[in-house]
Amino acid sequence: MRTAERNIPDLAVARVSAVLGAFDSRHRELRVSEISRRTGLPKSTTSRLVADLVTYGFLDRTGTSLRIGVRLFEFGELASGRRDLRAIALPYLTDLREATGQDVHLAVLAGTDVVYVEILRGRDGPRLPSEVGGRLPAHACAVGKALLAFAVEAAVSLVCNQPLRTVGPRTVTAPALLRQQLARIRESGLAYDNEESGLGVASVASAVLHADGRPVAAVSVSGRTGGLSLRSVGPAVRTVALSIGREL
Amino acid sequence: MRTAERNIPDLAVARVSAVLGAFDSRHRELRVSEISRRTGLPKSTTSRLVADLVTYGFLDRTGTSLRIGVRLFEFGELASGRRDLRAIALPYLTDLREATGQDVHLAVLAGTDVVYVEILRGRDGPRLPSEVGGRLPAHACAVGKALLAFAVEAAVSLVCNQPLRTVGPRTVTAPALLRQQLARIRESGLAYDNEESGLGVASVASAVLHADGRPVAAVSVSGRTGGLSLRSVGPAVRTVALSIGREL
DNA sequence: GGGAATGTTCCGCTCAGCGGTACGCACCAG
DNA sequence: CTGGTGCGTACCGCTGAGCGGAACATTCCC
Repeated sequence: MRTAERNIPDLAVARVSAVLGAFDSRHRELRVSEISRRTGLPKSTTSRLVADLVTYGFLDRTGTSLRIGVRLFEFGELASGRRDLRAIALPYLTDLREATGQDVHLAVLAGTDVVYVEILRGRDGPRLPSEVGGRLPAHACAVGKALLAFAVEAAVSLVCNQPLRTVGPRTVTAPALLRQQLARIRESGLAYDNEESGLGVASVASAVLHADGRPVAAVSVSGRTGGLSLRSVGPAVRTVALSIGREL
Repeated sequence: MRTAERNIPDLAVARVSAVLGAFDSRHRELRVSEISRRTGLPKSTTSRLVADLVTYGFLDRTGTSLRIGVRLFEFGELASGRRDLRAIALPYLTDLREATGQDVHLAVLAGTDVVYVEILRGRDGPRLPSEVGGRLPAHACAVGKALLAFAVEAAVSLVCNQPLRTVGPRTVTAPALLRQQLARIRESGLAYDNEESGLGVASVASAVLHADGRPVAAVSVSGRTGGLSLRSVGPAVRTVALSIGREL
């Protein structure tokens, strides 16, 4: 063992992951020392690693500031089925936004989290804090529950076998209750979120299923509680999800 | 030296870069053997490395197929000033599309290439092969020349000191001619591309400059030769580039 | 069944790269 | 000016991560 104790394993990829992982939407620009502190890696190690990452375009450096590099943006555009998914989904999502006037989301599952792939803002301008590329625990939002409902058992137990973090005033934190909700979502095809992901936010979501039954993404409509009649937009969300799934 | 001869250095980041770099828009889905072949890395090494990358979410595996993972998409969304740039530029680009009816591009410089950050398709539907996240040699397109014109000398000589690849029927391949064009672009603020990037394609571009004079991106309008009066849309492109620059 | 592809596992050797330490530089306070 | 505190980089000796050839398990096709 090279170091006394650390949370990051002695594995090249792990270190790269740690350094890149130090960046998030609240920390888009970091210096070497900050990365070192955030990751727990020694400063000299960080300095060398960062230099390598800059050489290969994973990071961009401006003076002493570091940012995620364009190269990663390029890779990101190739990610999974994103391009095809986006291309197929966009027209439907646009219709949904027009029809409801609310924020429309397209998200995929990544481990125990949900990642937003596309967001169309409602007519009244941006207000919800969600952003493209952003994460949210799957158990705490409509899209997440819609995805989990049709995911393989392994994915569900991954979520349930960890503490269900509280995100909003009414986040479901009991695994049993969550599983019960998932069963109902499987039946109805619709997942609801009433202040589970945030104060005053409500959503309806539906999973986009591949021909083989696997969920590839989920669509949702979100708005302020009260300003949105979840029950009434539900069918529209479900229709859009089915249409996208059929086109895949 | 661990291996007899290879183009990839014995450097962890280099190997990661090589494996990820094996993916491109024509090869979004690869198997271990293909990656091994494309990179020149031994199969056993590739297998282990790929497994690590999957663990950390850089790659997604479906059966034996590998794709770029969602995690890289997330990082990509944090890339450089992309989000801010996009947010500021989008309204202007939309106006430009409305006004001209042609394809509108927003691109940044990455080494000797240009990477498209945003593309708005013209009214007549998609026809040009450019895509978001895609690359094109900087010397062979309007956005590229607009960026090079205001770039530091180091960036220009990087381009000029390599063979200028022919991309379209009229690609500029003589360094001296390129430099001459760059000088004129610096004066007029407008870069033209007349079948230099592809048969029947013409564009006008203008650089978006930061307050300190550095180019951060370039805007262009592209269309079929003949279907587009470059001279007439030039001022609009320039105006939009200036407006975006002022807002940064 | 044999051949050729795929993928993973094994294991011993070795150098990539780790990180403690030292250093140079830029601030700022006293 | 001096001492303190931050930054980022360079040095260098030790060592275990991880390299890769070989062997092996599958699968597919002829």
